[in-house]
Amino acid sequence: MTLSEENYLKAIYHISDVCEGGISTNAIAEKMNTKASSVTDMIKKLSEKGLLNYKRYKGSELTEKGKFVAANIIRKHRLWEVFLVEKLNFTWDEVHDVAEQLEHIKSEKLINQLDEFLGFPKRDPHGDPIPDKDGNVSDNADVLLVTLHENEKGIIVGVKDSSSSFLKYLDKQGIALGKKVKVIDKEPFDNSMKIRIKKEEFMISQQIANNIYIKK
Amino acid sequence: MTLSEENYLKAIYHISDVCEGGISTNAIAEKMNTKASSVTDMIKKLSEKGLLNYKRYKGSELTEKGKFVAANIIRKHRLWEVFLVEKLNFTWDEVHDVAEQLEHIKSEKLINQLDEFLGFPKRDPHGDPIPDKDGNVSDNADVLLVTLHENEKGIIVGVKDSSSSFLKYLDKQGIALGKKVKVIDKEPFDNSMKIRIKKEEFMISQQIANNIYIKK
DNA sequence: CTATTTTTTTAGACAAGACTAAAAATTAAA
DNA sequence: TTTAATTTTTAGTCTTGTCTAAAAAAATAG
Repeated sequence: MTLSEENYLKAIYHISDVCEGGISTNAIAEKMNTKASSVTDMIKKLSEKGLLNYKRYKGSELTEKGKFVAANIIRKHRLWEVFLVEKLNFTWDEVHDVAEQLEHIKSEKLINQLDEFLGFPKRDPHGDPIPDKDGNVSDNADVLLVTLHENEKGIIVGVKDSSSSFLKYLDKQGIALGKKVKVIDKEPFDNSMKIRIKKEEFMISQQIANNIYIKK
Repeated sequence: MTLSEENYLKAIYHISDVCEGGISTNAIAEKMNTKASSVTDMIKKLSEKGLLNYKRYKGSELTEKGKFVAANIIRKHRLWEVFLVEKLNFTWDEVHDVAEQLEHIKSEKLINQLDEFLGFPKRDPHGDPIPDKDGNVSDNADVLLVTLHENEKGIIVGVKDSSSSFLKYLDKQGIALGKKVKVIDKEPFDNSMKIRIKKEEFMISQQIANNIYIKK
């Protein structure tokens, strides 16, 4: 498993989370920041290794084996993120690039010991679930904040966009994982909403609400 | 700095610890487990980057910049080894391969926070000194056990050979870092010696004594 | 149902690192 | 100091992963 192969698997896995059916070559190229022709080559390789199924012009789909490998990389990524935040005082908007490197370290023992050392965490600092050893992801069916109606309440458990700028915005507004949130008012016209967190009320745009996961 | 470049720098740095003057292309090839022709190519590249000086047929020598970079990689390697042993329950003969991967992770903050998290350790689990941020290695001028005379005492602070088989031998004999050792008897003929560790006396060959560092 | 646009694939090139085989420079030996 | 042995370098290939340009297939429009 080369670095590049792992990154492709991860990308395809993540796109599959959002899209149905075969993943288009172009979609992969965009995610990977590369050209479609490069993707074609890699797809051929991964396909030969039995990690994904693809038919010319029909898109790619991970096999069970491919999903397992991808979930394992994501498991490593997220465990390292927990480590960086909990043990090394990183902020949640700083961890991504480093975790992107650490996720490729190869050692079963390392990752399982790390898991134990961290107390078998269930979610990473962005609230995303951490797959277990077997590649299973606990799916608590969280919803986006934007889908809540007036007077509904929930707990913030994750973010969809984990770009540094977004995370910084959240910090500034006092929006953080674990906080209870209640929708006070919702503007049907632009889907902006007034929310309350810890007795403080303020407006957020649909864009923001669309990137925050809530556990009801 | 590619993975390969870093590994070459590290190898040359380590050879320089033992050998004087310019390091021969062949010596590097042997250490790197590769062919002399490959080394020639890489030397050219590192030389152009100002990381080492070399003259055709005269061998290579790291520049100050090259030494700094190499020491930093070794710093990372050894800090990760401490982490693996102290926090993740690895034994000292298991850490090398994983540390070999971790040493290439790029993040200033990561390594400095790790250093702090571990309490600024001075030596790795094999007793080798950990370079500081500036690439300086504290040289406590430790000696090899083989150089001690009858009735001399010291503390075991390191090993020269850190192969798994050697480390396992040491564990079995109860020889470990930090243990006090006294030379009871020395056989001039073959340099084997009888030593005492914790009231227990036993013989070790010159080969063994030649691979254990002692702080007097 | 043809024509155009979009998507995907092929073909051919390139850079990094490695290898083999052979040439050249250096060192050692006679 | 001329020959022999060793070390180092050059020349040419290979693989991985990338790219551009162009061809081919599929989707969409009129």
